[in-house]
Amino acid sequence: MKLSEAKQQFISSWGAFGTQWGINRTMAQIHALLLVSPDPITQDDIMEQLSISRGNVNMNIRDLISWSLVERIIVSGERREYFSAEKDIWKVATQIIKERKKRELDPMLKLLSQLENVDGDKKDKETKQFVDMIASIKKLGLSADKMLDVTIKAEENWFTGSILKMFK
Amino acid sequence: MKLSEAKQQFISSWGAFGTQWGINRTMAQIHALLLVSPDPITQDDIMEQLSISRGNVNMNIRDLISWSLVERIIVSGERREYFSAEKDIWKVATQIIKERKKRELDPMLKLLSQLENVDGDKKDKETKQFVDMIASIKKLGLSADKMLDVTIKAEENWFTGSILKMFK
DNA sequence: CTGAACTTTCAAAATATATTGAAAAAATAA
DNA sequence: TTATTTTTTCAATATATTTTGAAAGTTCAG
Repeated sequence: MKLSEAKQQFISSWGAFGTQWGINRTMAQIHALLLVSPDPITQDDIMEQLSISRGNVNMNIRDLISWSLVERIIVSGERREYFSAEKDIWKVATQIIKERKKRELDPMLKLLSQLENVDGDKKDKETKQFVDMIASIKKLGLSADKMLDVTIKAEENWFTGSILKMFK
Repeated sequence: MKLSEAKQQFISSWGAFGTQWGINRTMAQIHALLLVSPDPITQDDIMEQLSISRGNVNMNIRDLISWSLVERIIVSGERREYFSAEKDIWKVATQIIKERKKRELDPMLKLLSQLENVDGDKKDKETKQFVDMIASIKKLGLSADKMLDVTIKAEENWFTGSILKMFK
């Protein structure tokens, strides 16, 4: 397979993939393009390679930056901005986990804690089922939270790092 | 907080939550409703409680069944079908992990393996970056795959079960 | 069989999400 | 300063996804 063809397929599949995970297709494609670009590239490069508008590139790049997956590069003597993606894929995964945890898991746990305080008799079947279900979802959420923390810290910590190696 | 109010909020938040994860809002809401319903309920119950059409309920229930999260219950002497969700939340999580792994991670790994065979000189910077990136994403994917397998099997296996307890 | 009760399908409509592109804003050069 | 280049914004438009509801299909009691 030729490089250009493979690159194209990687970008397009990565976009389709992102969609399934609630990530904007274009954002995923821009990220894919930056991941396989050895050097920083400009908005115009992205517009051209993905055939999308300037505004679209701009908004999605901003989003990627807010996820700390992409950074702006200033080349001295150059007026235009360049962009570059974090290339260490483990760092990328860690960063995504961190962000999703913060943006989604944490608010969910907060909600569940509120819902635990429902009035009423636990003898009532409906009430009992609700209270028990909220409690077990919360428990699962807390476990996931801790497990993800361990994953994030795995590189920094010898012991958990060694444990995680068993999974490899 | 009153039960009805709490239930309503749980269902609506669960739906919003699902959306962020690429899950149809209504499907998530139906699942939430079934999770907090102690007894099996009918299509009409769901239509009424969530104010949605019959067709919508039918399609999303089918989907939930295909994920093995919900089952059809035949009540003898009753003509209508009842539905009930798996209530063991650990099993629910396991099932979702299994399915997403099968539907998403496996195809992605397959794609990456294909893309590894790109022609061209590894001395070329573009080619090298592409090949290296595909290889490291694949490696990450394989690790995630194994880690998820361990998570799925954790209940069945004393040793890994004990290890996972450390994360709780 | 027949017809009532219930389920499924799917084209059309509604809704939600993403994209464009041109105008405004910002940055820098001259 | 003013002109020029580049970035950002956002209303309008386009696209994708979800939902409806009525018709077709199925099941089963009588």
